[in-house]
Amino acid sequence: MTGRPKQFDENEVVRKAGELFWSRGYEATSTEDLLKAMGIGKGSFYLHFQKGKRELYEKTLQYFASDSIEKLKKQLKEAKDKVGIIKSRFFVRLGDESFREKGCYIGNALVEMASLDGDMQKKAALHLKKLETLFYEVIKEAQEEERLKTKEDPAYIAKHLINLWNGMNVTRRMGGDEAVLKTVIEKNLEILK
Amino acid sequence: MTGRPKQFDENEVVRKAGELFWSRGYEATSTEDLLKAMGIGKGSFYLHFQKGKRELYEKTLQYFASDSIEKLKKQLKEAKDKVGIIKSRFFVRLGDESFREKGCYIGNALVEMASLDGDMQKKAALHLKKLETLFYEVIKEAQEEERLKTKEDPAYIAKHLINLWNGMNVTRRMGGDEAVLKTVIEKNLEILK
DNA sequence: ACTAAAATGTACCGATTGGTACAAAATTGA
DNA sequence: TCAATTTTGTACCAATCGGTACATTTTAGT
Repeated sequence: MTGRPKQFDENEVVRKAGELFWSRGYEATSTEDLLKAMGIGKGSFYLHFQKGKRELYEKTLQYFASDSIEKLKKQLKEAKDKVGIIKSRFFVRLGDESFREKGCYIGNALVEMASLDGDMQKKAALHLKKLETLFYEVIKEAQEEERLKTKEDPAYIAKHLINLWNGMNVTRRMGGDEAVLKTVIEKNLEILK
Repeated sequence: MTGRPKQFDENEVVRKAGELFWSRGYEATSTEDLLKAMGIGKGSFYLHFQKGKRELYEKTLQYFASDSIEKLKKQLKEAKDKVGIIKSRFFVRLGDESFREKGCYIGNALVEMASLDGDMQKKAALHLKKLETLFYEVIKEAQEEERLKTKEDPAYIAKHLINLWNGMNVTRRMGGDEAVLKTVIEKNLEILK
């Protein structure tokens, strides 16, 4: 029951693989490039990820989505102005140049998997849906505590925000002046008043 | 200067190839599948598209984008309520089930080419930019003719619309009830008042 | 009928794809 | 020390990738 010890940390290699998938997409990332990025050989890879590339991709989705959601939840738990936290996420993303070409990992998956793998797409959709639900809960609570004046249906506001998120991550890739896009984000976030 | 006559129409095969690219993306569409869809052989293909798959893809982008823009321009030229025409495009798209998984061809290209081919991405971005410019012109004219009351910068409104378009085409793929998304579109279009 | 020109169908190419087989290496408990 | 167990590195695989070479077919002009 013992045997040779594993020479890598699974979370770590999943993270490294995810970074590569994120910048190249699923189809365009070869298994060999992934192995190089992860720093492990084929033997180890197919032993620990028996369904290969597909399984690895699924785990990167899970990893990135959960990581992102949990960080946000933690921020929200500690914060007084929860709505402000949500708003700031848009600006943080917009302010980080490294996401301009990469967009949203889950959004990218949602688009690419639409044709490649319906099951995987559903999983990506579920991850985004979790974010939407989180938006919903924060908005609803803020309305009940009367820190949000708007009487709009929180389900609608949450969908508006997810749609804004998805749009922003595509529109950025059109390049050009981002000042106007920033204005668009600001005004779209005025729904949270 | 004569020789055997071509047995296919270039626009037609480009259209057919585009349909396949649209539903599968660039990387995931093999040249053989394209040939099958176009109904021509390798000989003909590499004679008329000497740069192969890449050239074909570029032509599909050009074809679909120009086709779409020109149809819109024609509609606008004939219409009294030009702003209404633009609004209706969102609802037509949203109402067509066949676009739910496919999204926007140019938007898809913008996302996929971000990592694969910077030049191609720029071309896709340019096509979307043309649409944005068209929005801009219609809005500006409507403001000058006082058929739009809003005093917002038309450049900002146009960007808002493109962003809404991009968002909608991703968000739809999350599945679930589209009624809320429709509300989102409606309310986002209220900027055109 | 013959020739030049253009289009077509097909055999073939090396490179790369994701994945398997398996021997060698490294560990722990007996 | 040695057997059992697990991980690792490497040789190898068929299938597919996008693309080329080239002989054959079909046309128009002479």
